[in-house]
Amino acid sequence: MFKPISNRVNLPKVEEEMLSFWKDNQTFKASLDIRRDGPEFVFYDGPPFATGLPHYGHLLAGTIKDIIPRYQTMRGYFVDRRFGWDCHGLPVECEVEKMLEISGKTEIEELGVDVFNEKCRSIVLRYTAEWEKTVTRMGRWVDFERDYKTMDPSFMESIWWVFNELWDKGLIYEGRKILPCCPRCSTPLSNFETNQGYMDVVDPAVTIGFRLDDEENAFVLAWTTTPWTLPSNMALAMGPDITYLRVEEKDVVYYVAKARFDEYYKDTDSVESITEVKGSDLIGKTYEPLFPYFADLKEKGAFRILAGDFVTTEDGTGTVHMAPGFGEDDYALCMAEGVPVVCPVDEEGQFTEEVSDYVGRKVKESDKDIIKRLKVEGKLIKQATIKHSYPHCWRCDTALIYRGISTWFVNVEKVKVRMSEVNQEIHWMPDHLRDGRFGKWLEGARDWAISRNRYWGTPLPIWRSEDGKEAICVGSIEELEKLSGRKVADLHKHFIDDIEIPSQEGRGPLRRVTEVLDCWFESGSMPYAQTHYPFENKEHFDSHFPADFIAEGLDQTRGWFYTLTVLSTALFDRPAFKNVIVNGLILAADGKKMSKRLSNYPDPKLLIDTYGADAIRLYMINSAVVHGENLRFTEDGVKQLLRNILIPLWNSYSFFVTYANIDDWSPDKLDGQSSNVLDRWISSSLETLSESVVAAMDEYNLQRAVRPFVLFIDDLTNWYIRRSRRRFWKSQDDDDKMQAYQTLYTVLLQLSKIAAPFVPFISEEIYRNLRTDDMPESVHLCDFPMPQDDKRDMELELEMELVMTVVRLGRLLRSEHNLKVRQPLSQIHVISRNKQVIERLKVLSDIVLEELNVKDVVFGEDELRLATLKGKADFKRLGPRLGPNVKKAAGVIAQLDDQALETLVRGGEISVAIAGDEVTLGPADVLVERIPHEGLVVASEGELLVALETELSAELVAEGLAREFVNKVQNMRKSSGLEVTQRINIKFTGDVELCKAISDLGDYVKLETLTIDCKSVEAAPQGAIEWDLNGHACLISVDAVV
RNA sequence: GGGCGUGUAGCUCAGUUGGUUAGAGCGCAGCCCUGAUAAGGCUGAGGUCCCUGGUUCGAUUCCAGGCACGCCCA
Repeated sequence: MFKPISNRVNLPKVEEEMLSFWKDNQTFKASLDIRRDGPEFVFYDGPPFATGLPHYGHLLAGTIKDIIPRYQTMRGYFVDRRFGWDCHGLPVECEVEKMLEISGKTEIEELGVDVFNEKCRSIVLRYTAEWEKTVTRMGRWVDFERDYKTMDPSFMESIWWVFNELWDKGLIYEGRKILPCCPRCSTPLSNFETNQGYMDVVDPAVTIGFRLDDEENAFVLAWTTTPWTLPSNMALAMGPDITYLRVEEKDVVYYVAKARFDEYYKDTDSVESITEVKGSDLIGKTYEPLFPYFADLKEKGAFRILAGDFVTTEDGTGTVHMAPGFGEDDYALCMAEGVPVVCPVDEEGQFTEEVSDYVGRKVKESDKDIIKRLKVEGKLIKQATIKHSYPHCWRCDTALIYRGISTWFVNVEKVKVRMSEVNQEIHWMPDHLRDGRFGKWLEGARDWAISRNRYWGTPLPIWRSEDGKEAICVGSIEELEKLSGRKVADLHKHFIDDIEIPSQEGRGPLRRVTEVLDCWFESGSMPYAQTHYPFENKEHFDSHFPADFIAEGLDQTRGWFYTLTVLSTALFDRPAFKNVIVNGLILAADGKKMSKRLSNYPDPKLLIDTYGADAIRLYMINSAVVHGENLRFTEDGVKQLLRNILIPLWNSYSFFVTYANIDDWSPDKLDGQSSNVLDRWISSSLETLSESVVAAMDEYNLQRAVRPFVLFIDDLTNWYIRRSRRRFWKSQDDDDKMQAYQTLYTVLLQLSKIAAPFVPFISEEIYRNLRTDDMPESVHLCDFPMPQDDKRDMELELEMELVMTVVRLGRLLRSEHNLKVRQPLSQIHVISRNKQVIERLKVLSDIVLEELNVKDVVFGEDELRLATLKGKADFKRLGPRLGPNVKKAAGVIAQLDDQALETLVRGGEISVAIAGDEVTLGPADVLVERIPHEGLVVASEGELLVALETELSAELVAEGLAREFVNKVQNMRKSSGLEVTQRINIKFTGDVELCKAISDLGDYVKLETLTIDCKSVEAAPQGAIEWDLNGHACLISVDAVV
């Protein structure tokens, strides 16, 4: 006896039951244990930040990260799955700043780095419980107990090892990076933060004349909105291809871009002559420094005109003032050209001693004085203001300044080529990412800035002397202890910043540089750090690197995929993963990004509780989002999927259980293979399903893996079960019935296994109810059903397809000619020239008879009786052979007469004249269509012709009535809530013809409706319902037999 | 501005190693079936396969150039 199943399915409730079952029985652990001795399939999990709650993107990635490991487990592999948490970094720090209502470097240091960091530590895991709940509810099996955290001392120590390896390979260097900084918070900001704070402001826009050295009283005009950077001017940049004008006035010469001339000369009275000059002719000239502060740098290459490809003539003068300490383009160009870089501004945005006249003053506030001074000195050409969008600190609204910050870099340029080569070994899904977005990103990779002037992160393990001439990179806790003579328990900043290392060269104590590492460096180190390599688990690591599989979103091309690749290439000259599934973005139903503010998407929890995790999983997986495309997530889509796949699947299961229980069927009655064609057909189809799924899964193509389920479920419910229903209903326990049970049982059981990785809940429910005691207690402990050739019968699958076609054509005819299926017809003609087609159909003709409700099927070959033939050229064959003449040939073929076509159809050859040439055409060169004769009830598809005999004999009419009658009684049984097995008595009224029909076919009526007594009465019985049976009025009442 | 991707029915999307007749689901209209029925089936209407050029006997498919949208970078 199987557990009885309601056909009113509540999937979320079923899922909750499965969750408790898994929890109570530790099924996940068991699924690992049974494979522990098997080969390993290595999975790396990318760590999320737990500062927010999981959203649809996480549910999707989590689902992909669940399906592949479940599948591989069933394929016999041991798949360890450790969850990871990204703990460090700015999001956490910002959160804490908000909580403590402080902001920026000064306030954090006033508070104490130790207090601040411990606060970070205390909140970073605060949502992990919610995460675990949601991830688990979605059906993902992942180990939360052995999770890794990027803030664990062991994790951080491995990061030091990674860093030290890079250091030893000479891949770490210190440089400068121009970053937006808030002078008030004295903190550099990330791109993300900067983007939040753009505001429209009015700034000064001044034009300055730079006096050229080699021409008397000649000035190049340059333009800036940040006058405070002028003392730090080191060069000018012009466009080599831009045309400039040499404008001669009375006793002075100005150079300005031709395109900007009008802006500067509203009237040209003062102009004496104008000459055009190419930018390239001006490049290389030197000029007089504006300010004396760095004048001595002229010898070192400063104060030159450089060629800059970023120079435009959209605004300004067509010449850009270069302050390499304060602009990214400026910095890059000056570095490349060997121009010295100065940055005379401190963290608080104040001038340093070098700029003696303004020392200690905030740069922005010095603008006015600088302008005034330039005016006095005659260097200011034009003073204006400009309204533009400029970034401000999102915390305190202070205008940001761009400023060079000392930064540590990984020299990615050095390993770039190998990274691209190593990338070739990775199997990407979708594959275009390999040489597309990711490949291109690698080709253009720049050195990676890995240090952050922040607090909550893994500190850079560099200790150096005050003069900067002696530096040590520390690679482990033990090394630090040895070098410093101090015990070290925690590697966070506030534990180690006061540790000093004595100099080997007598330079005084070495102190740690202040920065911490970019948290991307930490997640990229995850393959090593999660197992504390190389301090522990050395052998384990060797056999677990690289990963067989990872999966994340498209945004990780420049994130995790990239950092993993940089580090694994630099360290081991290998990729860090072999296969990767990259998912696209999940958009709201309106095609926009999901946004809390717009609330344009349904709450995930609500959706799970309404439709269940399986439906959401399958909905997402059955879309292009599993290969990097966007998905418009709609609740309706989830509903559809439920309707199209999961409910039919459940109905099949419920059907089986209901009848198996009625008949007391149990799996111990399993006995060999069935001889029934339907059974053999569905069993064969199941093998085909398994083959398609395995093929798609081995390519990591999840969408392709899901698609065949839709077809199979349709075959199962709308053909196999519908066709087989009577076999389950009939009262005697014959072999055929046993075989039906046995087949449906086996199919459902196997299907639950094939579906298990995708829809782990519903498949578990089905499996658990169907399994016998000698089977594993969970579907997820089973082996994946690999396709078995001996159970496949391709011939039979083809035959069934033909039958389906005939039935479809038959139904089309009935529909076109208004002949309802309940009305039996005498004959159907199935005509095909192709003997094999006829032979195949003969095998299954019973199905045709029943489906179409006809008494007899007549096969024949004489298609000309029903249709005319029409020839059509097979371009695919004739094109290559005939080339340009193919069109003429098509014309000739379309005109072929019946006789010629007959010859071809019989397999003969004909010869025709095409463009003066004799061409021989074989059967394969011409496609023959059958055009049914007008006025006949005939339909055609391919080589098949189907015709219906529509004349009704008295017997057929009577039978049609009886079937109408049965149908109405069945409806009444159902609507009055009678049990399926309940016996009844029928009373009815009707005309003579109707009574005779029911009486003549009484046995049939009684058998179909489980009726003991069916009699006609004179007057309408109590509670009778009136029906119209093919134009015969009728009152029927139904009573349960007690 | 550059890179990558996408553009197919009213909507959401398959597909096309180049072959004249391009599919599914939803929605719409009509019909049918039904003891797995909170279902299901069939039929119909609905398409310049983004545009323009090229290659080819033949292009929705390949190539080039545009346009639109998305993501990433600058």
